[in-house]
Amino acid sequence: MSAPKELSKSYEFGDVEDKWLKTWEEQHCFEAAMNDGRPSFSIVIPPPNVTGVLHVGHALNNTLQDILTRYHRMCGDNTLWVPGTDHAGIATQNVVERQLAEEGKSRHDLGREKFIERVWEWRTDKGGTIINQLKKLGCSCDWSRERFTMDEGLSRAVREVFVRLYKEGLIYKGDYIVNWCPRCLTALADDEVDHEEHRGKLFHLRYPFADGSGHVVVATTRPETMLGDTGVAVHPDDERYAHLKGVGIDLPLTGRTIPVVFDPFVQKEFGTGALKVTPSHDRDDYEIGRRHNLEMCKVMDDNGVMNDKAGVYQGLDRYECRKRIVADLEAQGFLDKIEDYDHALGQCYRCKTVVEPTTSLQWFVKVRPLADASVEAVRSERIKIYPKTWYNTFYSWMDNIRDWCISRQIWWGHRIPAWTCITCGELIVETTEPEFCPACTSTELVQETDVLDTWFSSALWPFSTMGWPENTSELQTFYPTSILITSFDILFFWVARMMMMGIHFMGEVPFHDVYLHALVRDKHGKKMSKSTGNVIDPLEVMGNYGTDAVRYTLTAFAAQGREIRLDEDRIEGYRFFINKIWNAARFAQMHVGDCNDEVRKAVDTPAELPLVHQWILSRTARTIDEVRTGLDEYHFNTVASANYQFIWHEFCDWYLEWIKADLYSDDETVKQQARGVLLLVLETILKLIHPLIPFVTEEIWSVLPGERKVLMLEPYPERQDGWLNETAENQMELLMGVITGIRNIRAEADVHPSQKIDAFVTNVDADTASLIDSFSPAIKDLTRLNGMSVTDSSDKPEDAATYIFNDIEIFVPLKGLVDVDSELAKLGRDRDKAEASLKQVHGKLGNEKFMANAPEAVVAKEQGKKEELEARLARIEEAEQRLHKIGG
RNA sequence: GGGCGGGUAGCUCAGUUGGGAGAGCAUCGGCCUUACAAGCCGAGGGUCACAGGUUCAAGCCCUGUUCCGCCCA
Repeated sequence: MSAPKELSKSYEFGDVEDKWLKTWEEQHCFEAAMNDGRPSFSIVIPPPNVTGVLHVGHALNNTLQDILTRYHRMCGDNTLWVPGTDHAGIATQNVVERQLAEEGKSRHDLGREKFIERVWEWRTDKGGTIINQLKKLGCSCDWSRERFTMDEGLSRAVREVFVRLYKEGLIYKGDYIVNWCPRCLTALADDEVDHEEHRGKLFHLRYPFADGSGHVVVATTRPETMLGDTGVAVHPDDERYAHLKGVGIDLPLTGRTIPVVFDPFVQKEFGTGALKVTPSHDRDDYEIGRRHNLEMCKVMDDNGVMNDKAGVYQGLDRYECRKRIVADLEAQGFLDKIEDYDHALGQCYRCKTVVEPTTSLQWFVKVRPLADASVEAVRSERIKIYPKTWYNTFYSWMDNIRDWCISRQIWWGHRIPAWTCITCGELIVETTEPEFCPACTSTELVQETDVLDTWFSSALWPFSTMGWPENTSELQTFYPTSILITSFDILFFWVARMMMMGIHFMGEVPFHDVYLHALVRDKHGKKMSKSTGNVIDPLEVMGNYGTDAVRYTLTAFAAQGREIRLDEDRIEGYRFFINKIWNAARFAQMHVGDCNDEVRKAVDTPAELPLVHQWILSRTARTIDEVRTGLDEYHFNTVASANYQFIWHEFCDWYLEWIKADLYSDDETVKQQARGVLLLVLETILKLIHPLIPFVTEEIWSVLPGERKVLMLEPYPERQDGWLNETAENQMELLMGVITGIRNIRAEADVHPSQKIDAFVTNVDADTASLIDSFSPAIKDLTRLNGMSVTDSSDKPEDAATYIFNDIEIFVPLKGLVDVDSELAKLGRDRDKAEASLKQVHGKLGNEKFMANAPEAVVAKEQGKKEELEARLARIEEAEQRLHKIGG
């Protein structure tokens, strides 16, 4: 047998992380298994933008996915985590355009084809960044199945879906109002627009009646749109304006006369109750215009510059035009007043340019039927959302959903598979390019220039990544996926759309569970942003504290339904925890490093083991339960704290200290038992916590005795009911209480650790007495006592420091060392607490209604409490009297 | 204006059918005790936002008030 391996004095995470990443990959540990008869567990990664770099939100999101993936893989499930990236149409195009701009070129200089080539080049060069960063985070994705939304397979799925939806009448082309970004020169979906509160102005304009009888005042935040007004709307019940029926309005600056229409949409109370209507530049106005057949008058071009319909204002930028319009209105007496006004301004989510609502010929998905099916799936709990507070938001959004504008006027993306026949105008929608027009057989066909919204392809992600439209074995094994983990802010962008597409095309929901985690903020609750300078870069902190520490911190913070305030000090704290595990393992290894399998036999019969081993096994069993339950219910923070609490404060603080004597014992049996249990508990801990901190656990595992394969493929700890032992836990609790009492006395009385003293315990029943007696060696060991004994309550020395634990009294004779005043103060505090509790208990037990209504167990508990408190008070009073004797 | 979430120790947060208020960090005191000073031991600290209500019993359930955050219009 070779010499036992040793762990280095301190944990050097850098080398260890690199080593295991390499090993896992070489041994194909992450690749999905598809074994018959095993349950399946699958996740698809929320594909990060191919332009992206890892931020702390990704780190959180992917740590949680990795924890579940590793957990289920260790449980023996067929486990698949599909990784990949998203082609991020607008964002990626912007990046490459910026690159071109540095060379003094625009995409138009290159032309569409060359430009696309250029984007692919960029993708090959730089696009893998975030994937490598995810690997560094330890993500156990099946990298052999990495996907990209522009891959041929996924593109085929996109075309297939588009064509089918079109043929089912769920995709249509129409002139409709959309959110237009004048910088990106493309339409945006409703949810690609960010609304931000903005300090603006509300302009009140006077619109004269055509019959010269007066004027009406209308208010707007965008006065330049008045050039496109084609009506004024008032509420039909508004008596102030009833006389306007049939009267026109002379629209200032234009020489046009526009009608007054009566529409219940108008709020009578808001402003003057009159609303200028610009159907081409406002969504609500568009609807009003349609109801009343108002003209459409579009006064701006795609760049946000006024067009020929704007008359003398043609050629002005919209903001320049606004100034001019306001000045001219004022000069001509049409400006009533200007007010300060805070309102939400729609901005492009990519470039922050203020979005201009405008009409445009676009492609839309008719979402109502798809949305209804999704809502039904959620209502019937075929999809569950965690935390459940999101249900309401989900329903209300789905209820108000509008048709989804899917065309984008950019080049990078899936080009819409539709062709128009130049000869006869026929529109042809097919998955592959048609050779001739089916209507007139002409071969002169032109393809749509628009591409599809990126979310259109990501909506298919759960099945397109698994080979759809082929019916692959991946789909059969792993679809529907088990859970989707993502940030709540893309619940609608993405999650809802995956539901729609999954249900429609697969006939089955895309995932059973949705877990929405919070945004990561800084420690003051502010959003992290580069401009504020409060960004925590995950790669940087991984470099400073180790990847495991970062993962653990994020996990510990991941309580459901809360924002996450990340504080770098916490990362440091968990790094100390990693180090603690390392050192505990190092200590254990010194004693078990040369063990063979024989040593494990001790654990086969827990009943024969000494108390401390029974106790740690029982505690381990409870921790296994708590951790597994936490994982099954997605209470990640519980998983982290249960492990932390158990490993540090039970395993390290008590168990390891307690068994040191056994490990050095001359009694071979005692020694073997200690080694056997120690090794087993350590192994169990490593497995339990491995999904959270894969690197350090794998490293420790690799040095433990015996032939070892990688830890990440070991079976996850199962329930161990045979280890549960309530008696052992109670007895240990008592012994630990006694030990704490003695330590307290030493600390309070300032007795130096090296000073050996004697301690006594009194007022215990026979069982407790023999328990304490038989463990006096351990107690002495852990408290550095000279002597330790149970005595009769009658022979108590007067000048002794005292500690009351439950109804047990512990005292340490300290000739001349007892500080009577501080002892009395301490006892006084004890007494106050006990008396307060006792009063409460008496209140309850004296209450007839309590006795009549409370469950028996609760009453019995209160009874027990009463007896314990009374005994405790008696001990306290005795101690006080004794002290008074020496004191006075 | 509508909806949702939150207010628990100095800080960051747990607290799952209502039944003796917890953790980490920070603080204070003492220790280099041979795995770990990135550590060990001990201690202090809370009218669970406020006001009512239901209940034998409320951090938890109900109503109102207030402050903060987010989403939608």
